[in-house]
Amino acid sequence: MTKRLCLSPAEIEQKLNDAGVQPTLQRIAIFRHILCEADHPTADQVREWAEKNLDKISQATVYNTLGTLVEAGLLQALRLPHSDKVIYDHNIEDHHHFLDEKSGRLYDLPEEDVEVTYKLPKKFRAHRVDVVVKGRVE
Amino acid sequence: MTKRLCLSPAEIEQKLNDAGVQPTLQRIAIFRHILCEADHPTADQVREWAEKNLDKISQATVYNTLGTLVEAGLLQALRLPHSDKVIYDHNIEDHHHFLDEKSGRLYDLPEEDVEVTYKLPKKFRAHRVDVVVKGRVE
DNA sequence: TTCTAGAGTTAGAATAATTCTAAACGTAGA
DNA sequence: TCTACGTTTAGAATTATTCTAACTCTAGAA
Repeated sequence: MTKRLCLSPAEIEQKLNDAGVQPTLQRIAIFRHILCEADHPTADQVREWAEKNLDKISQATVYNTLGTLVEAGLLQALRLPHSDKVIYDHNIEDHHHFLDEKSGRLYDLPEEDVEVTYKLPKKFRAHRVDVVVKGRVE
Repeated sequence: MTKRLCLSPAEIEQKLNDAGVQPTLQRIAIFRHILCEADHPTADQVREWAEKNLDKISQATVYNTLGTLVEAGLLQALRLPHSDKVIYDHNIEDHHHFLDEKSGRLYDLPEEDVEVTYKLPKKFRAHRVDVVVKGRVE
């Protein structure tokens, strides 16, 4: 269900360039990690991974990089009710989420599997809907 | 659209008692403020109000009180994508939200005005759905 | 009414997530 | 190569929230 987009560093570099982001080593590595390996990581989980796998990277760079990638539209930043941490999602298509309340783990739900209809007061103009289904995975 | 439940301190006290929460002056005042006056306030906004309107109240009491009220089921704590602050909602019925992305202001959407249907993977059992419609109020 | 235990409140310190700052570094283009 | 500017860095600062330990209040017992 969760799409895994495993790309080579060269392809990642391409993506960064296309998005107008200078492809530095740190950005390539972090972006690749989130695309290929991580599952809805927090900034701190990315930092942990980066400290193990890249030589010498500062916390600020991790935050800067994540912020840059989100601004460039390459990642989505999510904030969910169960945690005060921002979660980064490599799935930038419109989609929704399922939160396993037991494990705290987040799963993507494809846009087409969720249908929402709503009635808004006059003058309210919607441009996006986010759905979080909460429950358990057995 | 937003329900305003304006109750007297005595009625508030009753509600606290019913919920098994000892109705102290601070709790009555804060709960009443949120029920009657505040609109989806943050802890900090409640603290600001409390410092002006109650004599001598500590920040810790504001947080404790809000936590107690949420635990007792008298308030709902919300966390939304646009802010890192917890928002307190006196509407404890199932309902959804509309976020005005310009002002950051939150509006309640009655449960019956939003309909969600979804298809989950096997073994996923839902027990609640939260919808946030984002857009503008003209 | 007084006493007491437990709950509530307090100031201030502590924690956790994130952002800022200013200096040092790297890199693409002149 | 040189320069300018964007990137990274360490560490400090900020912000939201929680913890701690002492103090206070209050409901019920005596």
